[in-house]
Amino acid sequence: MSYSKYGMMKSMSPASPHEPGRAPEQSAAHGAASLPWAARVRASGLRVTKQRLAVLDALDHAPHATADQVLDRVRQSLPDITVQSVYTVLHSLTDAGLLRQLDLANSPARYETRVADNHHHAVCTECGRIEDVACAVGHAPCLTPAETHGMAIRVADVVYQGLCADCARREADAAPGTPSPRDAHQG
Amino acid sequence: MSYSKYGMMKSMSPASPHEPGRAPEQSAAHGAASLPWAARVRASGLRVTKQRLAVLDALDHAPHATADQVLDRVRQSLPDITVQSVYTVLHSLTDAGLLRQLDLANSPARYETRVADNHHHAVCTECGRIEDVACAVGHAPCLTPAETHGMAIRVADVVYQGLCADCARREADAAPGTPSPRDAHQG
DNA sequence: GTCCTTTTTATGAGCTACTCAAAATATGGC
DNA sequence: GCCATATTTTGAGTAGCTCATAAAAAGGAC
Repeated sequence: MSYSKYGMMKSMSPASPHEPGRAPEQSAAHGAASLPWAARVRASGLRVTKQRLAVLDALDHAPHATADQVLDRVRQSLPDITVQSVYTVLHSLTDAGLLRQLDLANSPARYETRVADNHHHAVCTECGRIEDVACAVGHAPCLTPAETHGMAIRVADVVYQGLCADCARREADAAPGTPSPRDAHQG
Repeated sequence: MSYSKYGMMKSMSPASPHEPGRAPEQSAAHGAASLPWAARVRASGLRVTKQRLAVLDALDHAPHATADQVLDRVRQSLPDITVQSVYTVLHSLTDAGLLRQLDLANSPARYETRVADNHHHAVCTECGRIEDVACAVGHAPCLTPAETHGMAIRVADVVYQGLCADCARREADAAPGTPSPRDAHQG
């Protein structure tokens, strides 16, 4: 099957729920700096480096960014960081459960700092815009598949596809008379 | 955003439900050969070529195959077909709605001929094994996200991740005392 | 069947996203 | 500050896919 050594690492981290973004303070473990991220990195058993903090900060400000986009942003504070370092940092932080990797069709991998809640994503098929969406309506069993072929399901990753409000409006303007596609919904 | 010209084309084809595999006979449009696929290709407005039929046949026999795996199988009957031709064929058939493209994490694109039902997939995080699973229990609204940010959702692509029966057994043998991971389930 | 137009495939080159190995450097416990 | 180890950098390489153009087939008209 030739899966890479990094395996499939999407959203497997069972962290406890809390607010995203600014990290939840590890009860001031050893009076760390005013940066919450430093404490969380440390608490994950990783060393705190400026590269890691910069990547985390970049993704805090631009969720769903690709490695390339992260690189651009990080270079504003660390002009000499290399592409490879960004990849390494993204991997180590993802393995540590501080980042979540997002794999969408026809797009390089994306990353986000919101790892605690198992939220899903809605992608506009027209413009590629990505929005976070909360878990599906109802309760967890909602996503229990009917027949699992003996597999013990751990996580359900859901990607909704549709038209964002902007694109829907644009499309409606382009083809008047055609009703807005807010109808069919195969689940 | 730099999405490729082929866009995100997963499971957008709203065909009517019927049995997968051997195609559903276009009511013998013009007494076509005994190959159902030829008729379906034709009905989609595409020309019937041996390359296309070979790719469809290959995917009938090996669902979820990658372009590479399709190439291997197709070469058994068409030894001179090129990689690029396989890519072209896969794209044209996907655009026509005769194939569905599957994008899983850390894996090249995969394809399947089962396009009519909007089924989902379960992937074993250990061995990469892929199984088809029917739509989630219950009814369509089951997958309606709570808050869509104004997006008109068309399709929900779900990838379940877990351990297949074989890997679960192997893991249980390796670490006795540790209970099987058939528990947590974040939806 | 033959001719002709259009679609499809083959050829060949090129690119993006990512990986790997080894050397240089920084972190953090002492 | 020192040292062991983790991390980043350097440099090279690969898989998977795309693009442009030329050659070849499909299929409708005759």
